[in-house]
Amino acid sequence: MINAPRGTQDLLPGVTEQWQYVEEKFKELCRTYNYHEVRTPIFEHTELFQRGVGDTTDIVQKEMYTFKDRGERSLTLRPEGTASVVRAFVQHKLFGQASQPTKLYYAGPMFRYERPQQGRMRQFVQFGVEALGSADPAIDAEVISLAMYVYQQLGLRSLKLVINSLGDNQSRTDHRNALIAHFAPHREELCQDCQLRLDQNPLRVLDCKKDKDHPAMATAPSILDYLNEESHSYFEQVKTYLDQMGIAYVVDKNLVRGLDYYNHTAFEIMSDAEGFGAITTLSGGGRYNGLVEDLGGPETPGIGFALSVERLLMALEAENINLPIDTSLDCYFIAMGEKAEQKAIELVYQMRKAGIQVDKDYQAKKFKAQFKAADRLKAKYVLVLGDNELAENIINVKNMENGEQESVEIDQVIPYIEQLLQRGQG
RNA sequence: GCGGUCGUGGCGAAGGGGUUAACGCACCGGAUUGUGGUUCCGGCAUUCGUGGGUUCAAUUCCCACCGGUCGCCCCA
Repeated sequence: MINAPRGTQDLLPGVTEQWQYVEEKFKELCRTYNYHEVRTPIFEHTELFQRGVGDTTDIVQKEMYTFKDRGERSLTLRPEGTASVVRAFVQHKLFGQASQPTKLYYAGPMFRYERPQQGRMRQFVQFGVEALGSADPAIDAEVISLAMYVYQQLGLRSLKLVINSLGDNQSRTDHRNALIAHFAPHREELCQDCQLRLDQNPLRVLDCKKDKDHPAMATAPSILDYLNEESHSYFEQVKTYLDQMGIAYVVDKNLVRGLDYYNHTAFEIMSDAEGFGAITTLSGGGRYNGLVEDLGGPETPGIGFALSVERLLMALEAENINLPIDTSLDCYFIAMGEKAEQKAIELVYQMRKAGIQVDKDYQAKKFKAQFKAADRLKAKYVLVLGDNELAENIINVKNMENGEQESVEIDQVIPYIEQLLQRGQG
C-alpha cells in the first residue's frame, strides 16, 4: 500500500467543507478590505528564495524542497508566499498601476522539509496578504486588523497579538552590534545554539529557552532602545492606530521573525487556548521595505502576513467552535420496480437541473435500507415512486423531520419541492 | 536534524511465543415481503506497519526500516 508522503495529508469529505468555509470567509473579508487575489506558481527558481527569504535563514539552509528539472534548472517548491508575490509584482510592473498601494491576497500550499508534528506539515496551506507601495503606518495597522478580523469572524476568542519593531537598517545594525558587544564576554556561558546565534543572528539569543535565566539576558540591550527617531515614531503611530481600532496587543521586544526581509513592524498572532500544544503561533507578518528592490524592482515599501490554515482549524477545535456548515441533503429518491426506476432516473435528472439537491440508491438496496440511507444522508424529503404510485401518476413525498407524507402528481413534484425548500429556508 | 513514545478489522481498542485474535462503534442481512432514527438475532481480521533474525512454533522476543505522535530546533 502506498501512503501519502510524510508530512502531507489527504483532506476528505467531512473536513473539506471546513476548509472551503474558512477559505470563503478569508476571501470575503479580503474583498471587504479591497485586497485582490494573486495566484503565483507553486515552484520558483531557487534563487528567488535564497535572495528573498535570506541565505542564512533556517528555511533556506535546511528546509527547502529543491530539485533540478530536466533542463538542469534549480527549482524550489515555495516555502512561503511573500517572495513569489513580490516577484510577480516586479515582473508584471504592478508598481506602475494607477491605484496604489497594490493590495493582494493569496491562498495555497507551501512546502518545508521539516519533521512533522501537530500543526507542522511538510505541505501546509497559508492564507496571506501583501500591501505594496505604502509606507503609511496606517496600512500596517490595516494589515494587522485584517488578520485579527479573520480569526474573530470565525469565532476565535483566545487570541494574543504580539507586536514589535525591528527598526530600519541603521537601527538594526546598531542594535546588533550592541548585542554582540553585550554577550561576547559571556560567550562560553551560553548554550551551543546561542554561540552560533551570536554570530549569525544575535537577536535570536534573546529568544533562547535554555539561556533565558542567564543574568546577561535581563540586561541585554533592547531593540526598542536602538530605534532611531524615524523608526521609533513609525512604531508609535502603528500602535496609536491599533489603539484607535480597539485592537489589543502586547509589545514583545524579543519578537523575532524567521525571515531576513523583515524590518520595522513585526507581529505574530498566537492562540491562548487550553491544550493547544507546543506550537501556538497562528500567523505572522511584518514590514519588508527593501525586498522589492532586492528582487529587482523600484524602491517600494511592503507589509503582509500569512496564516496557517492547519493551525487555524486546530484553534477552532481547541475552542470548540463549530463552523456553520450544512451537511444535509434536500431530497432522496426511492424507486421500487423496473418501470419506476427508469422514471426515477429521468426525474432525478430534471430535479437536479432545477437546482434541487437530490440523490438515489445505486446499490440495489432494499426499500427499508434505502430509507436508512436517506436518514443517514440527512435528507429533508424522501420521494417514493413504486408501482402503486406510477399507476396513479403520483409520487409520495415524505418530510423526514416530522414524518408527514403527501401525494403529489408527478408533473407537479418539482415545483412542489421547490416550494417546500423555500418555506424551509424562509 | 536530535530525543521520548506508539503502530492489532473502516474506526476505537484487549491480548500475548503454540494453533477458532476479546469487546465496542460502524457496516451488511433478518425479525418488520413498500416507509428512517428504537429493540432483538445473525454476519463481518487466512491476520496483528514492512523486511530480516531467534525458535519446533512469533501478532507476541530481537534488529533495521517506514509511519503516527509528543518534545527540542525552528516556524505558519
